[in-house]
Amino acid sequence: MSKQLEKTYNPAEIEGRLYQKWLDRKYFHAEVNRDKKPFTIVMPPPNVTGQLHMGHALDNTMQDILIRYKRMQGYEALWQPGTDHAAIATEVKVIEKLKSEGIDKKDLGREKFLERAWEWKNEYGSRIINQLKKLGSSADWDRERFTMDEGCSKAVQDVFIRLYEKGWIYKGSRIGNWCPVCKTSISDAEVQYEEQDGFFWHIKYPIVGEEGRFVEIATTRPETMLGDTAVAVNPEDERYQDLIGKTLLLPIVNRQIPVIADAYVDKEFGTGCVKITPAHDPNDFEVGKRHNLEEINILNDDATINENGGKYAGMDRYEARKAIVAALSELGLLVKVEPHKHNVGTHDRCHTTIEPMVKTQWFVRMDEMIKPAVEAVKSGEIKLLPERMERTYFNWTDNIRDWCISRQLWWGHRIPAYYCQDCGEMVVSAEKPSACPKCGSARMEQDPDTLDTWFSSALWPFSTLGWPDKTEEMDYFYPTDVLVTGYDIIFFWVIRMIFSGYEQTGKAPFHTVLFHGLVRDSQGRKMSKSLNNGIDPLEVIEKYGADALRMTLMTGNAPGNDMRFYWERVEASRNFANKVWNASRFIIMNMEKADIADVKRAHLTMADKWILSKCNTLAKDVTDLMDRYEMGIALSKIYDFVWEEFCDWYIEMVKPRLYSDTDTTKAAAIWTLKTVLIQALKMLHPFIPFVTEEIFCNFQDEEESIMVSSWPVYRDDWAFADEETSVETIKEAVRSIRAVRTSMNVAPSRRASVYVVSEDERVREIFARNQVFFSTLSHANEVRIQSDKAGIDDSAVSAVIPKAVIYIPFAELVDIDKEIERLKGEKDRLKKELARSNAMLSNEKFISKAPAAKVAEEKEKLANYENMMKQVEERLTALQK
RNA sequence: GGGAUCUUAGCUCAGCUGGGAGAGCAUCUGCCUUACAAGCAGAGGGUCAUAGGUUCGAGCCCUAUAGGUCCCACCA
Repeated sequence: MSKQLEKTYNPAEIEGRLYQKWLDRKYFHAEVNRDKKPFTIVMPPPNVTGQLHMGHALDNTMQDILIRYKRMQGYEALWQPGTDHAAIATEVKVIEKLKSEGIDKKDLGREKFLERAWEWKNEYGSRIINQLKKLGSSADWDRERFTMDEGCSKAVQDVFIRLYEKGWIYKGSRIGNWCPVCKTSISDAEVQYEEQDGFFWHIKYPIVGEEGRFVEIATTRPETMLGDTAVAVNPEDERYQDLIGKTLLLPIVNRQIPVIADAYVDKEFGTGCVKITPAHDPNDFEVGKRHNLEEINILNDDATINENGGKYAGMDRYEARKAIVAALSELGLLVKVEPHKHNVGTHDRCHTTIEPMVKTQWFVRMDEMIKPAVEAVKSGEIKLLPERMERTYFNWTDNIRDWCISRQLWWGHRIPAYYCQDCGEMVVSAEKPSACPKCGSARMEQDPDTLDTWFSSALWPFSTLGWPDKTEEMDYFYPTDVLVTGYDIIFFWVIRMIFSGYEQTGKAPFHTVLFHGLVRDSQGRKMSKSLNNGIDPLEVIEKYGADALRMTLMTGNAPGNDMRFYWERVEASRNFANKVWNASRFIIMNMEKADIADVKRAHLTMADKWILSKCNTLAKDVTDLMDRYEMGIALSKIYDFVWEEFCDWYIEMVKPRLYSDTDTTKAAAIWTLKTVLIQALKMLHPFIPFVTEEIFCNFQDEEESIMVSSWPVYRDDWAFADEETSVETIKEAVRSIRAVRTSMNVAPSRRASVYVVSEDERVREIFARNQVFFSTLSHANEVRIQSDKAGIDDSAVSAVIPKAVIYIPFAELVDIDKEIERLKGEKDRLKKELARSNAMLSNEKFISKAPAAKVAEEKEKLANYENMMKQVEERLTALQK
């Protein structure tokens, strides 16, 4: 039944085959099943333009771990996948492609452009999905969705109309961020501030009717003066009291503008006088509203100066800037130019400097809708992990502003609003109205704008399940359970899903949000295209396997913390997979040495019970950790157990039994090896699915799969507390003997007698019952267990462990002086421990306030130290003789 | 300007509600011991950023300081 396994684990040839097997058997597919409890994760939809990067790899590994874990626990586990149309990102790509063919977007026209965009989507949209599969993702691909598919689009339209009818979506003229290259408005969240070197131009504005008097203002964007409609000072600024209410002559433009007083002006900054350009600065816009100033738009959509700019019309904003500065200089109105570092807003997609512009846009009112979303996190109905993310969350919700949802793009969900071309009436409706309800005209045209890409993502947890239809899936799988995502999109996405969930479905979309950090390069830098420091997850998978990559991303990483990527860590992970592989190979090789069908509990040795008990405890600990989303800690616990306890100790303990022809406990050993290995493999499976599956299938029938096996649970009949402590005593003894031998440079091949001396009968019993492996592990040719030192040479080397002393009589190998040194060191160490322990126990407050168990524990320690000290001293005097 | 977070071994990082300082890698020593040299055994290495405080007891809690990272707001 068992097969011959290769000497080293080779992921490349195994992963594809196993993934296909899982797919063929529909293991990833979830169905409404009333006999089972559902567990649902909705996948953050990657952009159709995307390529798998480390962020995706981490994000999806975490989700896959949770899903596989819950699936094994017997839940109907649905991992709902899909992709995002990524409005701007995709549109930019398509435009670029068209450009390379010499085609201009505008010339092509809307319909043809959309055809091309869909072509793009069909060609590249599945690329990232295929890459996710390489990672081992067990998402239900049969249910793959797309934010612009029919159902999701219907959800978007529905929500838009609902919110509009409720009065929460409105059209408004507002100042917003405008990208002159993409020619669309963008939300505040899409603006990225970059520090740039600029200048501070000091300019004089003449005061009307007071020859020779000027007001000096300072600006970083002199070209905007074309749109100035006032100059403001702080109402409490003594310097300028007499100016308030006076009129200035705007140079070049020769427009008369007032001096106004507004508290927005900072007296300390610049000259204390601010030019006000309501149409091109958000703050000025507010000031303008307060003082009823005219808004003069001086820019075209591509950031060239428009007809309001007089002779500068047609110039680019930066050309105009130069020209205006030159003109002012000529007029003698330029006082000085200072270098100035300032933050410039840029578009996060194309890095073009954004231009604040007054535009008519669609907005969502946030004041009411945000309330349940705030309450949910406050009350704990939705938990954010790590908890500190809640503060970031509230930071945003407390300062929430209405959400600008219209984009001047073609690729996306078109706003379902129609305008009568004759009377201007607007109708919001799912279908194009056949006639204007006001004037009866049939000339109705749809709003050309599309919606912010996050508008559809906000509905993702339920639109993917068929909402707004009342589907079985909605009823069964919704609300989803956990959302796993990076903290960088908490504002873009997480908050919007939460308030949309409450508003549209009346429920939280999920109960837990698990945030992960960024994967950085080995120097701690963000991985980015411009730095070209990105590491391709696919390359890692090719070289070391998906398991190694997954493990690298999970070990020693706490939720929400950034991590650095090191190839060395991948190697360490690969080594672990190989370790598991080889341990399994060893066990499989030994399977045929005995029939384990009849192994009973009574046949188990102390060592068997020890490892079984350890494994049992591990199952409990790991389950607890998984339930608390501490996957990193869970994995390292399994790692330690498998490598140290199971491989380095248990397998070594068991070897003498396997190699003996007469040992009656051989079958029990094999049974235990197999049982514990299978348990460990199951616990490892969510983390490293491929290697665990491959091994599992080598033990079982090919028809089996670890994917659908049951997650280990704690069993009372596998708890052996006494055996655990007993074997620990032996391990302690073995370790001490090894240390002694190494420190004396004794070759492993050199055998020696070992005496175990203990007054404690139980301790002697422990050693007696495990003599065989104890002697093997301690390289002894003979083990004697006795209650006193009778027959042991005074010069025998000793190692002190709790409740026993180990003697090895190979004085002939010992460098006596060296040994005395070692013992002296040991004595010093014990002295310190004794002092610490004594101090604690003589502390009255400790005795009275600390828990009784702690005090008892400390007393026991003290007794041990005293005992050990006595023995060390005896040994010292013996040697010094 | 507001906020978050970090500072633990040479490097990268764990350390959950306060009670013995840990892992991986690197370094040193010895081993091709019939699962694994991608391995085994052992060793060295830390004033837990600094200064105070709370406590019987602090890497962990509080305050301040220094340095790093990030987020938000954005100053004309």
